[in-house]
Amino acid sequence: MKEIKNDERLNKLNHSCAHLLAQAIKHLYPNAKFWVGPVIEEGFYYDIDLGDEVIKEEDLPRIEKEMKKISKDGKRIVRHEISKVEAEEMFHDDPYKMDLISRMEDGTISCYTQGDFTDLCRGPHVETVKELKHFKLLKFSGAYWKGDSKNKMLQRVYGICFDTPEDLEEHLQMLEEAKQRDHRKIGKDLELFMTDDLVGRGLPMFLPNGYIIWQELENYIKEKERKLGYLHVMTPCVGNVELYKTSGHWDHYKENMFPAMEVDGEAFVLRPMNCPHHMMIYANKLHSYRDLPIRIGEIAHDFRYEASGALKGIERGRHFCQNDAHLFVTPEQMKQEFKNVVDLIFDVYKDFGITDYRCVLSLRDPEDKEKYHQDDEMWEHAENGLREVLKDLGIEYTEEIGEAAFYGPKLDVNVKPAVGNEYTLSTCQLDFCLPAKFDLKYIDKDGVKKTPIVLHRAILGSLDRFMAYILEETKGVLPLWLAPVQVNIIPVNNEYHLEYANEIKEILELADIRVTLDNREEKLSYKMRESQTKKIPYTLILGDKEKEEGLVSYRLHGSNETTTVSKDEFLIMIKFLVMTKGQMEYKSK
RNA sequence: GCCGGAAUAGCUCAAUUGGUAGAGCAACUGACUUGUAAUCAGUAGGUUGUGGGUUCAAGUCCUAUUUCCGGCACCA
Repeated sequence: MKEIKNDERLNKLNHSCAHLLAQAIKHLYPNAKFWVGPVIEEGFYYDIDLGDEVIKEEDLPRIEKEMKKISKDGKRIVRHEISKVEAEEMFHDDPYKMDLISRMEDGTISCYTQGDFTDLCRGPHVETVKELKHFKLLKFSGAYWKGDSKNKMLQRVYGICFDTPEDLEEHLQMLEEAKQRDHRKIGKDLELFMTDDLVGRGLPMFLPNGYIIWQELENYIKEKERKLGYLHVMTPCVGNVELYKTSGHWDHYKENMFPAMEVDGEAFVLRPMNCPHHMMIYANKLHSYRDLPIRIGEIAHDFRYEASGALKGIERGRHFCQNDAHLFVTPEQMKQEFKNVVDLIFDVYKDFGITDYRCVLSLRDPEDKEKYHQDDEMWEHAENGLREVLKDLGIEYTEEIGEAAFYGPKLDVNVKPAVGNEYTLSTCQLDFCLPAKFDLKYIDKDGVKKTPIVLHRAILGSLDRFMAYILEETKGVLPLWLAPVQVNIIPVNNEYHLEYANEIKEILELADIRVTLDNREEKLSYKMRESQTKKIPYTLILGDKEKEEGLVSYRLHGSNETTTVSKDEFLIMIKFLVMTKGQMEYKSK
């Protein structure tokens, strides 16, 4: 994919194209007022106030046509520098521009004019609108002014611009391909999960194939964690509201929780997370500093009443399963434990071949008194502590204000899905707040009761979301160890080869390989096609040759070559490849 | 939740200005007995998401509602 935002030329081109869009819209909607039109990773957009009018699907071609017309006309794009007073005069009847100008310093204000259209803009732009030839308007939607849902909704039009028709075509094709990678499509095609209106919105159900993948992920991460000293627990999905009032989650998130159920004078909620449960498990007995760190892990079912517009397949549902853990540590252990978590994250990413991610140090917004636990000293301490750890680890990250949890700062590892916005896959959060709220203690060396620090962390994030990501990354062609069906056997002729096929199937089943036998009365090529479209890693063809000499012929998914080996060698090979998760190359003797 | 769009057979999609709901795949039945991505023939499959309305007549128009999709906002 071309870097649009970071490429000087493409950036200029797309930003200029945003102005072209605005000019065309001004021609078609004379009352239009404009907010901002920035360049983004995916091209550009412009936010527009059309009064009571809205952009409709059929309007995009009209706007595009007008843009082409203006482009053909070929006016120069001219920069003027003006004073703040001049700017205020020029845009006095445009509340949006006045809002922008009010926050600008005198002497830094510039405008760009092309033909009959002038826009307040920092620039830079291309020389003439003639250069804006190969563009496409991609989508449109409502967007809140200044990104705040309390504000008016403006109209947003997205587009993209390139220097050549080939680049544009390539980009459009890539967008089309991305749609094919959407985990919702793959999930349907491969029968991994489903939803049903009668069950409820945002409540996906995993089908047999999908649940195999899910279980493999669960086993995989638990095994990793066990080796690192994690202790796994199981806690209930329903909890007393008081639990969440104590933790503070009730105050911050009750709008996003399923409403409380009143029973016998007590109120319960479906739990949205597991921190309080794990806190109570810690509090179950008195701890010595010698016991720490204590690492409590759980593959935990959680429920959140997500906004209807936020639901997206298994990437974001109202029920999901967190790969959650809480690490109870002393101040001295904090850094090392944090590093261990980061190491685990990248170790896991290596196993899955995840390389395209972004680390974010999520900090509080000190101005936001509502969202964050109020304790300046605590925040200072926690945020600086995290910075230090990240510096020691030498990982690259960007700091983002206002992204912290209400109880503390965190390191988020974000990825981009095939379709849609970036999201957090893994997280490690530093918490000085909840342990105090639950009055957690350990007895230190000096005999004094002290409060531990808690690290909240999720490696696979939620198993559901992680699965969505892996499906999109692999286009549904899962690595052998995750594939719901690992080997599919096709006998050349049922009459002569079915018995041998069954023998091979039994051998593989005994070795815990997930194997199917396609004994339908269909043509070999028909069954081969299906084996390939289902993305089964190994398809075995068993006929006379194989039966007589105890061989198997296999074809790897995506390959059109067949390899013939002895059945013993195949068994050893496939077992080796499953156990090493494809991390090691198999060499035959 | 907000703005816009969509909903037709299990799946993917047709159906002219309102005028007999159709195809391919899948399923089922039969024939074919096949060495690496679709053998042939037949059968069955629908209150066109749901509820109201307009009309001689509604998949098509209006209305409400549900779900899904594209964004926005949200994401402990």
